Amino acid sequence: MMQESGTETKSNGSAIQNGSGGSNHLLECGGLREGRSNGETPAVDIGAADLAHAQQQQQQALQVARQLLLQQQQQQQVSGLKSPKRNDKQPALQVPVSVAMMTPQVITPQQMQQILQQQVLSPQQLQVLLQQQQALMLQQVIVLPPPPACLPQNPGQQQVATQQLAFQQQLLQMQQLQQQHLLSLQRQGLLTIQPGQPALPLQPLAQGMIPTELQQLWKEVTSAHTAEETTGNNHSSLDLTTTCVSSSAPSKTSLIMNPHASTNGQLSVHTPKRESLSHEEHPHSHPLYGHGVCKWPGCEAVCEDFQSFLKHLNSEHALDDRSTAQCRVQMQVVQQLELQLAKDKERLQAMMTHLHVKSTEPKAAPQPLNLVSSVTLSKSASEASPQSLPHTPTTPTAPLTPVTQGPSVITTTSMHTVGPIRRRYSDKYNVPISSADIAQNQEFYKNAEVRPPFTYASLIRQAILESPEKQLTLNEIYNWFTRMFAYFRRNAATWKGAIRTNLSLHKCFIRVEDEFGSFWTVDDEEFKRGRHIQRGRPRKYCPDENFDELVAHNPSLIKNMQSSHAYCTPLNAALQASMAENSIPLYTTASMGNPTLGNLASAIREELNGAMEHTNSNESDSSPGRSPMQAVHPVHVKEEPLDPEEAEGPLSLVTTANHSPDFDHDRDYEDEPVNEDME
DNA sequence: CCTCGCGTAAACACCA
DNA sequence: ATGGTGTTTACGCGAG
Repeated sequence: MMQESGTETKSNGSAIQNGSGGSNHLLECGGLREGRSNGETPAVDIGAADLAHAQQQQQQALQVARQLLLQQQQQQQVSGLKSPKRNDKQPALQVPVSVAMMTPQVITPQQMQQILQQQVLSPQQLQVLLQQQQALMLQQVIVLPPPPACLPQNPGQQQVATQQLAFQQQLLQMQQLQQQHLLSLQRQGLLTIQPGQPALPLQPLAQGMIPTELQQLWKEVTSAHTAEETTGNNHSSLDLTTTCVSSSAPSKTSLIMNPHASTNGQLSVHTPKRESLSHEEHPHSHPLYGHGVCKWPGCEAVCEDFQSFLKHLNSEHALDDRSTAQCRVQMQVVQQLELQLAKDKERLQAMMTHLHVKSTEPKAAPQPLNLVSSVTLSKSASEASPQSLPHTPTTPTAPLTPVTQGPSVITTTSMHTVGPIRRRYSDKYNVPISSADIAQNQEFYKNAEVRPPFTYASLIRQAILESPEKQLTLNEIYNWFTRMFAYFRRNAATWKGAIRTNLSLHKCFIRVEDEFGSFWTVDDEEFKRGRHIQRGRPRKYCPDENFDELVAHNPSLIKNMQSSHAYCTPLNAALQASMAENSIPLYTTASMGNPTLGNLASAIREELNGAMEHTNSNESDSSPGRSPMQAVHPVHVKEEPLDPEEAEGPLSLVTTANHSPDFDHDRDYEDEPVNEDME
C-alpha cells in the first residue's frame, strides 16, 4: 500500500555523493580495461592480481606525478618560462569533458622527457615519474586480455608470461635507476631516506617546513644538478593512460583548492583550469600578481601596475637556476599541502562514515549527500537547478541535513539539529526545495526516522511536482509522505491533519475537481511567495457560536472564483517552470500531462463569466453544476484577496470592495484593495 | 518584547 | 453512523 506509486525513480541519490562524478567517466574511459583486469580474472595467477593491485597504487602515483608536472608547467607558464618545445595547445584529447576538466593538461611523453632533461627534477619528481613509467607498463600489461591462468596449456599464456617477465625486468631496471638517483641525491646531502624506502620521500622531507627552511632549500637545490637521463621509453598511449586513470579524489581536491589559501602570498595553489580561465577572462589578472605585489615566492616586489609587474617577472624571474629551483620548492609545498588535504579529507570521510553508520537502519547507510565537503564538491556537478536552490546562508535549504536524536547526517553547509527543533526556510519567501534536496537525502529519510527539515508545504509541493501529472490526491500525498519519509509512518493523524491544514492554508495549493474526485496541484510561483490564504476578517473561533451564522456574515468563507486570468496564467507558467526546474523532461507542459489542467484556463474563464453574471452571488462553489464548464471541470480555487500586482484587469470586479474596518488591523489586508464583505 | 511562520490540535462541514 | 476530506481557528514555539 505504501509503496504503490512507482514514481520514485530518482537516480541521483547516491551518484552525487562523494563527488564521484568521475566514476562514470572511469567507466567510459578506463572501465573496460579495469573491468577486464579486475572483474574477470577470478582466482587467477597471483601475478595478474598483483599487477591489478599495483596498478591502483601506481595510478595514484601517476596522479601525483602529473600534478607535479602540471604545477611545474604552470609555474613555468606564469613565470614566463617556456619549455623549449612545449606545445601551446595540448593535443586533442579524447576524454570525457569532465575528466578533461579535472585534468586540464596532460603531460605528453615529449614533455615528460623535456622536463626530465631540464635536470631540475627533484628526487620526488623523478620517483613519481619512474612510477609513472612503471604504471604505464602495468597498464600495457593489463590491457592485454586476461589470461585464463588456470589453464596450463593455454598457448597465449606463455606469451603473457614472457611479457610479464620482460615487464618485470624493466621494472627492475627502473627501480635500480630510481635508486641510483636517490643514492646520488643522498650523497649530495639533499635527501635523507633509506635506499629501499618505497614511499615518496617528500613527506618527511617537506613536513614541518618553514619559510627559512624553504629558503635554505632553494639555495641548496640551485646547486644541485643531477644528470639523469631517462631511457626514453615513451609511449604513445601515455596521454590516454594518464587521462583515464585520473579520476580519484586527490586530483580533484587539488584542482579545486582555494587559490587564496595561501600564507602571506607565499603559497598559491591554482588550478590550471581556473588559471587559464582567469587569464582569458581577465587579461590583467595574474596569479603571481596581486595587490600591487609580485607574489613570486619570496619576492614580494612592489609593482605599480600590471605592465611593470610583467617586466619584473620577465627580468627577475626569468628562466634560470634560481627560478627553477623555486618552482621545485613550490611544487613541494603544493604537494605537501595536497597531502595534508588528502589526509584531512580522509579523516573527514572517516568521521562522517562513522557518524553515518550509526543510522537507525544500518543497511540504509544513506551516504550523507553533501558529505563531500564544499571544498571538494564541484558546484557544477549536476547541481540542482539554480533557481530552485539558492544556497544562501540564510536559507538552510539543501541537505538541511538533519541531525537528530538518533541518526545524524552532517554536511558542510550546515550542521543542524532538527528533531524537535523546527527548521524553516526564509521567512520572507519560501525557498522551494529542489528534487535534488530530497533526492540526495532520499535514502536517508526513507530509512531513518528523522523528521525532514522541510516544511509541510515544501514537502507537499515536492510530492505534487514529483508526480507525473503534477497533481495528487490527498491520499496520494499521504502515500508519498509515508513512502519517502520514515518519520511519517507514525502519528499519521498528526501529520495528515497538518497536510490537510497546509493544503487549505497555502495559496499555492489548488484543489481541482474532476468527475473522479479531487486532486491537488501546486502553483510554484505562489509557493515561492509563501503566502497563506487570506481569510476574511479575523475571526475568533468560538465553538459555541453558530458557525453557519458566521459564514453568513463572512463571505470570505465562501469560495468563489476570482482572478482567473491573473491566476491561471501564472499557474501554468509556474507549473512549467517547476517542471523545468525539476528536470523532468517527460512532461513538458502541464496541459500535455494533464488534460484537466490544460483546460484549467478555459474552465476558469468560463467560471469567471459565470461569476460575472452573479457578481453578488454568495453561493458556495461547491454547489455543482453552476455552469456547464464547471460541471465538466469544477475547479475550486481558494479565495484570496487580490494583491495589487495581481489585481490588474477587469477581474477585480469579482470582488467588491467594502470590507469591514477592522481589517486594518490585519497586516495582510493593508495592501489589499478589495475584499468582499457583502451584507 | 514583538512579529511572523510553522506545526499541532481541534472543531466543524460536507460527502460517500 | 462512520470515515475521509476540506476549512478554519487557536495556540505554542522558535527565529528574526
